Amino acid sequence: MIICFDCSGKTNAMMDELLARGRYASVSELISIAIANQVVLETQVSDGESLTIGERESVKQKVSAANGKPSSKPTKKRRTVREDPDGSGQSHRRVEQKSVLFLLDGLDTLNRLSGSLPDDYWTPGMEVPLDRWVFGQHNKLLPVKASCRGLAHLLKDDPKGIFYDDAANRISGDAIILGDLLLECDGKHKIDRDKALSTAFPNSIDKSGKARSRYANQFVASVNKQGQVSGALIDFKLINYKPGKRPRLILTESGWEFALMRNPILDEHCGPHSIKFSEEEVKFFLNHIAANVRAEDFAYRAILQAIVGGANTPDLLDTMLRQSVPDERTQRVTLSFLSSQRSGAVSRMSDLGLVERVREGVRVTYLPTDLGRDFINRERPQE
DNA sequence: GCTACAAGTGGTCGGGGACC
DNA sequence: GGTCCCCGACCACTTGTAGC
Repeated sequence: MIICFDCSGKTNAMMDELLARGRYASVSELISIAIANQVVLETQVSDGESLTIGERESVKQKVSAANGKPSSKPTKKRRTVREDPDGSGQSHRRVEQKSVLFLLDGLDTLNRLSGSLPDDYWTPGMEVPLDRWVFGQHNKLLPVKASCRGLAHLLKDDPKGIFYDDAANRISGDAIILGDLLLECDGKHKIDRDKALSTAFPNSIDKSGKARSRYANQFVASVNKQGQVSGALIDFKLINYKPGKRPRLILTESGWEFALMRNPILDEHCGPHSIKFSEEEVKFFLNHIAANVRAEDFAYRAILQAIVGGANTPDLLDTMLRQSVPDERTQRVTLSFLSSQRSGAVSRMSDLGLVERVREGVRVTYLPTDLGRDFINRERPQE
């Protein structure tokens, strides 16, 4: 639909300024968003609610939210508008309509400080027991990418490190907004659950805050009483931390590199054939794993070799992996824990295109891809 | 519509530490 | 020493899908 309207020179200059920032694809998109925002404002006022631009939660509320507990004075839930401004059916809206924290735009690529890689207990060639693999619940890599991006943005304000609870709260809060967008995309394009983009992201449907808490703890960071930081980002050595009562998180050089790579979902459009990672991202991540994350490198190799050897179903793979658990550790590895570890590792490998899940009826078969075969054939890194 | 299966994720419980 | 609370480990429920 084409709409003509009178526009003052001042308004025209403001629109030009906004378009020059690169966050809107066209005047049409900019106006559509402005109208949607006006609807939100007017609805807020008609509901008798106050609206404060730039309102921030108190530190106490942030910590409570990050822990998944209701704060004593809950804040009003942020309202979002689900629209398809151009009516094309294609999701042309980009992530910035929901959150700028996950965008490449606006990141300072030059003035950045990097943390050193976290220490690795395992040396090249060592067998890593299944219970010491990356935790199975860290089962998706798009949230890992999003959190790296989020941290990169937060580090603009404090390059020496972000308090872990501030980072967990800010990133998990915006992850809800991103989760809504991805959920909508999955639904609109009927993306099946094996390839769903929204898996592991919290969304605004969940009122309990538990999904957000899980995201904060697993895909940003959590800290135990000893002050040790855990979570997928540190497991993958994409972040390190400065110890203290409130450890500060900082991206490692690998974390920065990963955060600054363009991503098909976060930086482009979400469509029916969207892929989670670019070739460049996959290549970088696999090289990083092979060189720096020995537990994950070992897990990928163990699973791929088992699949190539014929253990290509969940049951067969579980049986084979169980045989590899040393006797003294079998009590630690229950069947459900084993399947959780296997399922998580396979999901991560699927995200990277190392394996494919093929469904025949209700049965699943795992197939190694060419990339997967290349991975097991590549030389193990040596120190 | 019922059943089976796989994967994802929220819930639960035990252990350990903090506090009184 | 007792109680409470938090955290980590892992259990089991929920969801989605397909066959019959």
